[in-house]
Amino acid sequence: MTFELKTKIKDQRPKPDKIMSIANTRTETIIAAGIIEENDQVAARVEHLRALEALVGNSYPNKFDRSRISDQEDAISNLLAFKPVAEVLAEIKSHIGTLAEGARPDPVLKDALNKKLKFYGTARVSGRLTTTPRTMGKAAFVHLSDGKHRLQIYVRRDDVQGVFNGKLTPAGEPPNQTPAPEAVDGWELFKLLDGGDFVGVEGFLFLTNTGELSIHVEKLQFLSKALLPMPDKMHGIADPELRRRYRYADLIASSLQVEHDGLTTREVFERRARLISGMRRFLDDAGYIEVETPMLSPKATGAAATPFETYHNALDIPLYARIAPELYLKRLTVGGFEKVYELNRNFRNEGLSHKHNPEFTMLEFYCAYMDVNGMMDFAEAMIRESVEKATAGSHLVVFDGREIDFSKFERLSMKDAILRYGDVGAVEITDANIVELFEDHVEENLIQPTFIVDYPKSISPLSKANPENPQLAERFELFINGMECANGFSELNDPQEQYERFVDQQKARESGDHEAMVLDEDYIRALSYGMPPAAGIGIGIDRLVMLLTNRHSIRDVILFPHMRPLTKEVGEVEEVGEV
RNA sequence: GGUCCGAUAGCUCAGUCGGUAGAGCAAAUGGCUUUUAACCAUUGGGUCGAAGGUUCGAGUCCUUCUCGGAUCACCA
Repeated sequence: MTFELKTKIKDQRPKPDKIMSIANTRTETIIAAGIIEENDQVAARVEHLRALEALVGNSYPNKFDRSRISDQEDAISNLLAFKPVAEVLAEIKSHIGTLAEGARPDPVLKDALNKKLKFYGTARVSGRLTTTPRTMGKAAFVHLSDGKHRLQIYVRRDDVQGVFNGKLTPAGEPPNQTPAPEAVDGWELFKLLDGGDFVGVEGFLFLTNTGELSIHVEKLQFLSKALLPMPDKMHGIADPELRRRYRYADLIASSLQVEHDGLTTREVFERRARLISGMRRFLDDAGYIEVETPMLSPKATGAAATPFETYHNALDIPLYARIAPELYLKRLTVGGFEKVYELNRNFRNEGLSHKHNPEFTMLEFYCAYMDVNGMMDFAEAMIRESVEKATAGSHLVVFDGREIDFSKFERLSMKDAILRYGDVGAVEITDANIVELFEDHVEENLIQPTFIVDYPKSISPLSKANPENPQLAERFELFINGMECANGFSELNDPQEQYERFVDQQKARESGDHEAMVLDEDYIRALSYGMPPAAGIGIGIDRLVMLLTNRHSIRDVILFPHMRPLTKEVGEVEEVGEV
């Protein structure tokens, strides 16, 4: 019903073939379809693209050969790190460092360094124009970006030759027989460029009067068009919503060095990548094997959460997006993988918040013959070392103006934590209220990394009991800045007891607790083959990244977080559907 | 789901007590052959998130809705 209405409304949009017939060029097509907006900025860029096609032929050539230094492609970042270039840069930088603000470097030194740069010969680099060219009559400066670093190029009318990209033959038309020019007017080409376009250049390196490394361009080739204007050069994309919706544009602003809370968006995700690779390396080096277990599973279990439900047509069964890989990983310890980990997404169909996204990344790992205490030791070392990898050597991070120290994790029983932090007055701590007291009064006070231990067994259905106090589970959770970042325990491996705990959960489920854990009979069967004593942990990667990047929302550490669609169609349809 | 805040030019924002819609950047045109958020001159650019209401008159006041943010409840 709703579906039909939705289709009807969608049908009212212009049909693609209709759009094609209105539009004259392929560029106007995407404007007519409403995919990119129609305004004076876009119109100017479309005009420039047409003029460029008339000048250089193919406006989207297939490749650009960049010069090679050592064994790497000459990305701008690599060129800047190239030893002779880096030495010249270091020299000019130390010289400029001694100059008064705004003063220019000594021309004699500059000329000497420029002679050194001549030895590099011709450089061929390519990148995106980060800004609109600063044109001064018959010469201009503009920066090229490889996404990470910027390099200035200098274009003079009398020195620049344009490259012809090959003839454009519209589909269905016979090839044009007129001979292609070998070169085109480079200055004409340059004047048609907009901020954001991609070009390849060839020329020689030099230092400008102000001491900035630049390429004096001799050949200029057009590589790709930016039809949409670039983000604001000072503010980037200021609206957090648009930064998340159009992450690609948000990332472009990173090459303009636009920072938010001290880091560019690119740096956030580079740091995230280094944390994850640090964790992988630590686990690989410790003899763990990485595995992938089902994302789609007939049982949504291993955690207390509401799953996403889907359906497999050929099998004719419902499937659930996994809420945790835990029970599969422990099946693998049964199978003989003594050290095993999985670093991947979990899905929970629950509310969104600054620390909850419907899909989130979790690292889970299990180690046979280890108990909860060994796991805390190991996890502490792993997190400390990975954090240092992510932050280039520091175990200190500043979050929200507060310093967090990853060098030492405190361990505190839940009860002691309440006695220390919880201003609970004369309330007696009992098995029934301890968790509530902890969550309400303690969690927000756990700023420095703290393992909380001695959880009630009743809320830990997959955990072994503490041998000294059977009412407690051998379980811990790691809290940092008031956020739960990890959860681990000595894994329950007795199939009989595990079955009974599942049955208890099932009863809780039937009496209304819809998030109580789902019984998994095959898991009980797996345990019946015998599982070694083992400890396991799940670490919330996104939350750790938040702490390392001073981001207050999980959506700022996920490249493409889920957002409501921009179109209003859905809302309109729902209203109609209810009538 | 509850509460609070926000949406104005392509971007960043101002808009006083309800009285003709503003600036900077970006764009277009012209000038300038080592600039640094380049500069100078000229020009164009608006469904004030959407719908309704109050009013002689609404960007501004009221109601509803959409989207987003913050926060509370549940979950990691």
